Amino acid sequence: MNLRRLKFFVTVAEELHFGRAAERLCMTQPPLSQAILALEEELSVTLFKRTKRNVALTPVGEHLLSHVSKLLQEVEALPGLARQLARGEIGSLKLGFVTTADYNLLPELISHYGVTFPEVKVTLKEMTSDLQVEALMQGDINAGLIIPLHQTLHTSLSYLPLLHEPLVAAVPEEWVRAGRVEIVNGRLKIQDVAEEPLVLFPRRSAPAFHDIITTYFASHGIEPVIGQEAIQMQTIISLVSAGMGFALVPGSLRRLGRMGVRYVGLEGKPPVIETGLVWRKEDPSPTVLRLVEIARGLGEQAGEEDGGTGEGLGEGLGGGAPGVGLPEAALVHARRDLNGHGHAGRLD
Amino acid sequence: MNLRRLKFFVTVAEELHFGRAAERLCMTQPPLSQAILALEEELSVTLFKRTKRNVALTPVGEHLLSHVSKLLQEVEALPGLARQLARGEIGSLKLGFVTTADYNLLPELISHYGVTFPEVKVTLKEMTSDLQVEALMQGDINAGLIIPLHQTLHTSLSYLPLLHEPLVAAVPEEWVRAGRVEIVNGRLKIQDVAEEPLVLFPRRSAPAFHDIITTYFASHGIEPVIGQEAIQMQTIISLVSAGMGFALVPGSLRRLGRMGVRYVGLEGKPPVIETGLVWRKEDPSPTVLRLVEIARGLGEQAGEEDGGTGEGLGEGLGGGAPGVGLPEAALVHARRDLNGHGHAGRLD
DNA sequence: CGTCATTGATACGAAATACATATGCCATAA
DNA sequence: TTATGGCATATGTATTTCGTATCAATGACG
Repeated sequence: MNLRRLKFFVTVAEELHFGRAAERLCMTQPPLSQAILALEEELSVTLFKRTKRNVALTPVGEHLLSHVSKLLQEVEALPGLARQLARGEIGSLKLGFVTTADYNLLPELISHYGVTFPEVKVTLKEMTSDLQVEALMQGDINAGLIIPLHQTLHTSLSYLPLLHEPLVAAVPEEWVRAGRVEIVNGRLKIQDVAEEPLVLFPRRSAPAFHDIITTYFASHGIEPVIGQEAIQMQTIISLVSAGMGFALVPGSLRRLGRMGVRYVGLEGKPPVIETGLVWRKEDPSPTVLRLVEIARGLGEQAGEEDGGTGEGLGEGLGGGAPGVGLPEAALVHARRDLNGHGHAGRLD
Repeated sequence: MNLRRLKFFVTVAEELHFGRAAERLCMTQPPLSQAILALEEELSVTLFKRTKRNVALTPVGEHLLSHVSKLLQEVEALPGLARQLARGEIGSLKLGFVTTADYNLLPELISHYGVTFPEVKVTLKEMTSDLQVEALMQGDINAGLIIPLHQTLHTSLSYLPLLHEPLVAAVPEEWVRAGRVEIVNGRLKIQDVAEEPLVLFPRRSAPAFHDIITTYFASHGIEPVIGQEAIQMQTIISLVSAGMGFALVPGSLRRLGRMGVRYVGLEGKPPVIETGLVWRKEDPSPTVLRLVEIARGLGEQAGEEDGGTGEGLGEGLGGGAPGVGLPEAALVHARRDLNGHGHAGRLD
């Protein structure tokens, strides 16, 4: 079975004339006749009814023609398909992300990527940073949004920092009314709530995030009172709303718009979480390269506006999702000096 | 673009080892490597990531693999498809039929054909006999059920007579009650209704059927009084039911089960309509040949039982469609001496 | 009714392609 | 370091495919 022969078949069927068909195929008539005969022999059917003066398709030939021409079209579309795949215009993208990214980076990034490459099937999967690294090495995901604190990235991975966001305190509105917490100039001193119960992820659910907070408390000489644990951001905010304790969360959590929760900036140097994109340095999917480009573009765009207003993602990025701005968040400038692959290795 | 190369690609992708893949393809490793390289060159993409010790698909290669393997499967299924097409097991069948056949031959024939060849798409089209012959020559239909009276079939056509059915009179029930027509021994003398209005097809709608009836009247020296014309059997029976006149129709019309209509056999030698199958002798579609076989089978089956009971299609053919029997109808014996093509030429 | 032009099939030599043997280079394992 | 496994490269050979020349048959035209 030969593609060329099938092409011959279709051409002869279109022309119904061996001579003209041969001309269209840039060849002479004899080998064309032979090829058609060979094809008929191979399929054990007569495709054409030759009357020494006229050529017509047999009923069987007519049915086969429709199949074959469809097949041929798909085969001929294959180089174009390969080109699109190589450019990352079509294909698939499996992206992991930490739960906090769901409230700042992820919506903008996916929105921009989706309108730029609508033919790419994007699969999102929430995972902790270390699980994402593992999944990346195993090929389960193509890229990931992680919080890289204290992590040593494997040398086979590239990393691009995207967002620095200071944490704010989420305290029950009721505490504020009752004077249980003191807010000075719209800020909270962490020492004032040292004795209050802290709502937090269990460490296994978000080790990087967990460590940032415990380190922060430790640097103020505070041993936090763990009041309740929850594995989802929404749940943490719900617990705060119910007065079960306070929490330290990214400012972007304001987007949740939960009633009964007051978000207050922290006095002094608040803890900052960095979120960035990781992918395999070797053998990256073209769709990933396009994603990196877009992520880098977001960083530049936000970075340029960042200078004047001090604002970042929330207002700076085309207003993709409605919601509260992120006055404390700042997108990291894309690093143009990394030769398109970001840097890899020990972070922080 | 070469099918062999695509096959190579799929095999290497399955084995992820050029040596084993070459073995499976009954060849040595070097030409396989070359072919894969050539394919990659042709598509301008790297399909495999060779690490001198290991072979892995690139993300692009993975996506292309799914497309290519699907394509390859379809191509490899092509010989089987051709075989089925040649056997008439799949494909299409466009069948013309005269309106009268709708009440006797057509249901049985299509029912049997449909269960035997469920994969064949059957298209039915009601046409007069002469239009069917024309459509047959032009290739618009593959076969036709016609009433071949006084027609000279083109020598390129084959014909197989299938059903001889005497006409019966359809008279308004009211006429019978009122004594307007006289029925003796359940039969009607045509002379007794010579003055009554006759409901009939216009000649252009059913020339063969029309001519049989006018010839019948002429042979009895009667000039029929044309009362009303209608182009559908149902309409004719409706007009009879409304008392607008009487009609001569195939006995199978009893299936309509119309109230107010009495079907009465004709005294003496009633007119008989012959219905048969025509198809192109040259270049017949395999589906048509299967249809001819089934039609011949119906003829034989009915013919065998016909000897004792004098009955034909209605009871003789497995009771496909419920309805009144056709005591006067008789399926024609299939002619085994016609070398599988029936006869062609001038018909009576 | 005979001649000519057209068109698809056949024959054979030539070009192109594909294949196998031999070998090289590099990575991994002992 | 040595040995082995494994993909790439080089080159001669075989198979396939193509083009030129020719034939046979059919329909058109005078």
